[in-house]
Amino acid sequence: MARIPDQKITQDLLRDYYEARGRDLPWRENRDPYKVWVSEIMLQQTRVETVIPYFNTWIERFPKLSDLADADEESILHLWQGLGYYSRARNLLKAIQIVDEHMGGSVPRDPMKLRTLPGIGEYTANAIASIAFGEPLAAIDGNLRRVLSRLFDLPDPSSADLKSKATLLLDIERPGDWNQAVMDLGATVCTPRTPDCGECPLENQCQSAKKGTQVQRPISKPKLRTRSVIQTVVIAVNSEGEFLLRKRPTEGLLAGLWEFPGTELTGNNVETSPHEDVAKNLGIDLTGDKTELIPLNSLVDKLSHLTVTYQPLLVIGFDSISHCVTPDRGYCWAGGDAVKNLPLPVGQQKLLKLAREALDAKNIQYRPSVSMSG
DNA sequence: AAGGCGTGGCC
DNA sequence: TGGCCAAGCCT
Repeated sequence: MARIPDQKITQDLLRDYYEARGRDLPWRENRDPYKVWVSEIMLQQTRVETVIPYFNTWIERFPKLSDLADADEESILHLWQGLGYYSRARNLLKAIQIVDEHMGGSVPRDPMKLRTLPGIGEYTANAIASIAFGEPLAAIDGNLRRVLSRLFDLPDPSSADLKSKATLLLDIERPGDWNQAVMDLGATVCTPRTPDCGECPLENQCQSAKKGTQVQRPISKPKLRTRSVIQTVVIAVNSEGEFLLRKRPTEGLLAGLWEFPGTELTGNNVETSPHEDVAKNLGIDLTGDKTELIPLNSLVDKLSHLTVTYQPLLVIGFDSISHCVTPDRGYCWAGGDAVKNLPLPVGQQKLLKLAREALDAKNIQYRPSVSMSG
């Protein structure tokens, strides 16, 4: 018999569930506020299984807050490489430095103070405060929204609805465990598409389960149309076997990461030769006698809001580079190990792989090598 | 205040 | 396969 969710009953059931079936995750080994913080940032819009190896590597490299405070942006972006939403990494570094320099090096337990830090919004502030410090706050994320929406059969709960229901049910004696129990439940049982209600400790209290409306709760927002662009790319390899890369702007898409130079194919340059234009700006003459041009297969990269089709041209054998390609303009030549140490978006890593395969096929050495000849 | 911001897994 | 989805934040 389904009944309206009861505070005491749901607390007991969730506590039992978390003790019996709660996941054993690296950031749950203790309540180190710094580690809780790092984990919460990494987990934003990102699955647990994806985060685990990144978290472990991160903590190994920066065991304490003070270690991270000394880091530089390029290093942390490299550690973040492949995790996505890179502003999280840059904001985390900024925020850690603020705590280190202006807050005595200790993570604040006051959620309002936490929220002043870049990258920490209402959810993350409450998560850190409740998990690390036991502050009686509900961390309202996608999981809690979905669970509450189903428990109370609310199609589209407002922020105020969620706050009142969450506050009603929150276990104020163990708020951190309660929040994490809901997250585990939402991630493994009360899932969006195919909830496993037979395994749910709250099934008897769930109004949606009673009515059979689970999969319609909560209603999903209409999705945004993704834009498509074509990106012309020049992959230049010099006589040292190094690749020419440039650093992306410090704001916006993939900020601060490195990429092969290129330009968006638009209505204006489609009639001309975009590859040639890009190369010219790099000081590379594509028409030189020794210059070899190898068109690579185009590659489609799907981002959250953007689909990019790369049209890469591999350029080798040129013999002059103009003055404009210098480090102070955000460009660099990077061979084997150097490329490994630059933060590259996944799409650029795929381009790099394509280029190396093409060079291998032509038996061209792309790593700096020790010359054995006199 | 709606849209920008990554990536990989799932069916 | 292509669209949907995942512990949000920022502007």
